[in-house]
Amino acid sequence: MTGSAQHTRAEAAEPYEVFHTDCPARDVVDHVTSRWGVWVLISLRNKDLRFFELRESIRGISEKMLAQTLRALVQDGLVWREVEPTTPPQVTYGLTEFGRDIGEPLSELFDRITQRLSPSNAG
Amino acid sequence: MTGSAQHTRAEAAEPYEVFHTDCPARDVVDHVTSRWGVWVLISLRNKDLRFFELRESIRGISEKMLAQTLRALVQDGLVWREVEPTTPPQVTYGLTEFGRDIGEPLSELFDRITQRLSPSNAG
DNA sequence: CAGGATCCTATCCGATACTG
DNA sequence: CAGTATCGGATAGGATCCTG
Repeated sequence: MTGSAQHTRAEAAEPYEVFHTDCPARDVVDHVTSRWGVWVLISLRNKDLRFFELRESIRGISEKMLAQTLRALVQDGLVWREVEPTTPPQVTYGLTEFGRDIGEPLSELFDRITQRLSPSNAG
Repeated sequence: MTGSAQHTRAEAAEPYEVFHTDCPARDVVDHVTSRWGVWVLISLRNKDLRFFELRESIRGISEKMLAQTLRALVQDGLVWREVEPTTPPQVTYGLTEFGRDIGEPLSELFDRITQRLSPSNAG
């Protein structure tokens, strides 16, 4: 195939279309791979956590970004949010089935990177 | 100065330390999950590509960002760069073993997201 | 063709202050 | 505790011009 094909998107012979479209997957991928999305998802893989637990867990994230990241992930259907109208209020977050599905390759990706750098790190 | 003393990072009981450390893996994860890094890596999984082919493939990316992203990935050891001193010059990029290793879970992640959205997308 | 240098805008993100 | 709203600095990223 191929050769000199300048774009002319009509071709679209690629396996994935997300590369040059505004398909909804782009947004999800974007959120999942966002600066904090990765850590939120990996954190929640271990167990459901409350807002402040997440903040402690990821430490370095601000309340603003945590809230913003969570909102995006909830909206994407990767994370669920449960509010208990107690005093003080308790809000717990956890992974949906979709979230766990996504969390696997994400953790795998993460593990492979750390494993690659751990043994021989030193640069 | 960034002396925020709120860090008490000594705890570190979590399974991963990258969450709140400046471990080198953080940088790699950051590059891999960067806005364009994902697409560059996935694009190169199919086959080695030249600069302009990558630009066409990912379309929407600017020369600047492509060059910048590639430089980071090459430096991280995920992508190799081969220059053929012809006229005009040809520069080809491909995945290193590390890159292919990382590409797997990345593609898997990507596939799961698209598969999830494709069948019932619409909403 | 490949990509560096520059300029400029959009966005990210943290700090702060406030609400329920 | 769990957020929201706003401001301002830092950075990402696009457009353009230029070089080998």
